[in-house]
Amino acid sequence: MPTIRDVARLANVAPITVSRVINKSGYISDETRVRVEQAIAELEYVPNSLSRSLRFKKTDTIALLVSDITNPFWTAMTRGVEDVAGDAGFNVILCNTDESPDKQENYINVLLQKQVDGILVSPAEGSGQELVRRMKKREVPMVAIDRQVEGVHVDVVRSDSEGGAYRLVSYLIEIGHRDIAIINGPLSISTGLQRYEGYRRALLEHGITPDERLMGIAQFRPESGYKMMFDLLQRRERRPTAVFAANNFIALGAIRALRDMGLSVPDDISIVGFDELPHTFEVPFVTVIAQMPYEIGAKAAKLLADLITGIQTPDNRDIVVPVELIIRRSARALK
Amino acid sequence: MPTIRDVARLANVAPITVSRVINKSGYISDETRVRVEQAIAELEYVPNSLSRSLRFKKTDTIALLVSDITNPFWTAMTRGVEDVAGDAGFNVILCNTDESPDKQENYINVLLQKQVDGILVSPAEGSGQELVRRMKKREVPMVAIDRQVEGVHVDVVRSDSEGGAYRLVSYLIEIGHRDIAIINGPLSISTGLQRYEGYRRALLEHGITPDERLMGIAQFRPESGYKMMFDLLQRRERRPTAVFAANNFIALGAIRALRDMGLSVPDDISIVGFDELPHTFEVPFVTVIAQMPYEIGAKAAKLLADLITGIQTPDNRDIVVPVELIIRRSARALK
DNA sequence: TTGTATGCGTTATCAC
DNA sequence: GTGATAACGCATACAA
Repeated sequence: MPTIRDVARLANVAPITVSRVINKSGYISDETRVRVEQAIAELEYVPNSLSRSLRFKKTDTIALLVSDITNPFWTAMTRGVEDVAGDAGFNVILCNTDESPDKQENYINVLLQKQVDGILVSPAEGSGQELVRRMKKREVPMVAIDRQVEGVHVDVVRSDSEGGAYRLVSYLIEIGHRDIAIINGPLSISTGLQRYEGYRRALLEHGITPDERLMGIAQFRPESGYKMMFDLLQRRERRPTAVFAANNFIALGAIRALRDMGLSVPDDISIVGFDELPHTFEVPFVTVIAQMPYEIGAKAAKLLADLITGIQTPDNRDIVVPVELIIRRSARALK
Repeated sequence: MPTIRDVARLANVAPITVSRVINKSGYISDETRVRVEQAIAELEYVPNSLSRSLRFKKTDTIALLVSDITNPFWTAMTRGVEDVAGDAGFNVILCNTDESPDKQENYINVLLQKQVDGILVSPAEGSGQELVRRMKKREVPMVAIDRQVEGVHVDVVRSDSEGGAYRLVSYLIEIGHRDIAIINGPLSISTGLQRYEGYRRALLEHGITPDERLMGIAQFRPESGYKMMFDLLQRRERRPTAVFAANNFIALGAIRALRDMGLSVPDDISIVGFDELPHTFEVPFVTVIAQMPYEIGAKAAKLLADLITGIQTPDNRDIVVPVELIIRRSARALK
């Protein structure tokens, strides 16, 4: 690995002169510049960004921590982040937390050691507050993504979970359903809580009493969706006529469960979901609240970049990206 | 951001003493250690890995460059890499090249500047040779993943594309097909070329003459699969009875095209694919060669780690991870 | 227009 | 046991 000194030696100049050529700073005679450029080319010299970063106390790198990179919601969001961050001159380090606060903690430590300039994070279950406090104390710019953090001051970019859930469940009620179940992720994750709240509000406003027997809580995973749906339909009493799946993976698992039980959607049961399902070759048929993950990622990255460069100052922003109700065939009107 | 000196000041010792406490190197009196540890805790001191890396000339970081993170094949592989690399003490920087040599080039430059200890890469279309030469010249350990690189000496971990394609096409022939099309990615990517070769060998060994009209070449993307399938069936003459899709995304697009054209699989046409399809809630029904992406990632990461630590030396290894033929319902016997 | 001295945060080497 | 010094690669401030 040649260093700036090797280049300098070869070009018969001082290292600083090479630096000036590279960064186009200060005056350089054409003749010297050419000599230096040749030396750079000959040695295939690449500047060491570690030393640069050490000197400038910035790495031009941000981190993105998400809970599950196999979920298309997050991959789309990641694209949004990458595109915008890249344009703003930042590299992105992508980290998978698997919804585990421990894994998240490990990554955060590594990232702090690596001196990342800022952090975009969808806090793992229950870990948000402590995380925000820690980053604040260290003055590391941070933007929460997709998930709000209760009781602390932090910028967040997200979808309207409460409103989306409310619309979805209201729609079910309008087409005649009254026994509506929710199968959800943890309430310790803001999206889980808010989707529950929207569900509840829709019921109450239409004079329906929420029933605990119609509520499942597990993880935002296909296996969880499968199990919750299965359990719901095993019971005799209070079987739902419609089910609200609180994210795409839960909906996926739930639909598989219905298929395995030989039930047809929407003839035997209606189902709606929050977030677009990954569709492969079936015609999209699930009524959903569609989110805009790419835009969420893009906006969050832009905000973080602005916080880092000082264009904006940290605040308690709550940037809500629109959602859209897409009515398809998975929920049918009850006579 | 407190530094080791802040800690030293607070604990009334020299910076080097703090370093010794952190790294458990050299002798430290219990009393001093406790004082230092308290100071570290109080300041929430986190060592700066940039300066460490600068000194040690290593970053304990590797990069993984893949062509499309939205493809489940790559996400699974990524998991394998992360798990093994993590256990070996390396962080992973994940980069998306979108099959673009330019994007790849940019990433490589950034990564070299960041002084990554090694690179795992699935070279973007046509870029392999130059990439290998460059890394070799700089002595950056590298392992090619999923794709071979023609004409240069480099370690690679991959699936048996030729053999897998051969088995798949032989199977089609055995159940009575003779008009078998291939819809493929670029032949400048080794997997594209080798799957073509396997296809061709199977035909020839069974006395069937390959026919150019039955070969589509585009990208490894759903849109390409859609278009190639559409084009194949538009023609009058030499319509295939079976189609071999050279990767999961091509198969996906192809099946969508068939659906849109109102054709039924396998009644109207048979289709088989290389690599498991992402299945959401349909019952898996496509006959495929299943790969083991997690294992590919894991093996590649292990090898790279060994190259970096010097346990192994760079060679021309060709590590082939097994594939499996999974027969389902998407191909039917011809009378 | 070019060069010298210095420091970013850390640790190996050698003293004390 | 502990500390002073120097060095990793680069670029700013200041000289020449």
